Amino acid sequence: MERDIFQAIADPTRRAILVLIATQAMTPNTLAEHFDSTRQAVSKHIKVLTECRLLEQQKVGREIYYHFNPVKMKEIDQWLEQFKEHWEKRFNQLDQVLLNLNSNKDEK
Amino acid sequence: MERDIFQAIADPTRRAILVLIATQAMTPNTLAEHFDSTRQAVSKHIKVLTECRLLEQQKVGREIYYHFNPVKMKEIDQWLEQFKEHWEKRFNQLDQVLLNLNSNKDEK
DNA sequence: AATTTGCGCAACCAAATAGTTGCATTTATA
DNA sequence: TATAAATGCAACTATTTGGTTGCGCAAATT
Repeated sequence: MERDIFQAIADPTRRAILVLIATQAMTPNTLAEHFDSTRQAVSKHIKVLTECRLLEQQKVGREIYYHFNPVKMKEIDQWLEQFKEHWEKRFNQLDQVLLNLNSNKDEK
Repeated sequence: MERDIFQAIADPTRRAILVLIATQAMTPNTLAEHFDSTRQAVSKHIKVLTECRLLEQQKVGREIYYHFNPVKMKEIDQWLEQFKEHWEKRFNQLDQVLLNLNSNKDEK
């Protein structure tokens, strides 16, 4: 099943998983040790993340290492692109306000 | 209730709402005209987006205009920051591969 | 060969969620 | 003032989701 990447990062546990795996590929068991929930619960999250290709499997013997796929994560960034101009504009406006405050102070 | 912004953008309808309102502030009724679902359904989505401060209200008579709050959206971008280096690294690696392919071609 | 280990899958359950309908409130209009 | 319009809120329902337990399979270990 093809999953929605936005739905995938909606869960805080899954976001934590991504942060962990981004720094180092991990097996489900190792990963589960970092959380309070059971291995199967973590495994389910891994499944969701794999189904939207944020994670990729690498089988090594009976272990499965999950790797982070940054290219997929980039899709979020690409979606954000359209809003970027908005917050940059606002930042510049704030900048202008601060500038005005300063010049007013100088005038006194 | 304070809402999780990641959970807020998980829903495709809410993402569409954000795109629309980002270009122009809108009332719930006007907004609902852009979707198949009922006004109340859209209104619920607006509520979620407002609760996590992605939208802000501006009351004008009996109408309520909802504005986009880019500063809040920036939080997503800040979270993505930590992964940015990963996809940039991969991009550079791909770049290197293409360079090598080229130099190999030249050597022949 | 028997046992242990790592893992995925299916069934089940409780909580959350998206959607609907109905109603109350406030503001504008006839 | 009576009515219509814009909106939020509450109750209810169907679906989704996060979690658990139990099972089966394949690879490693004894």
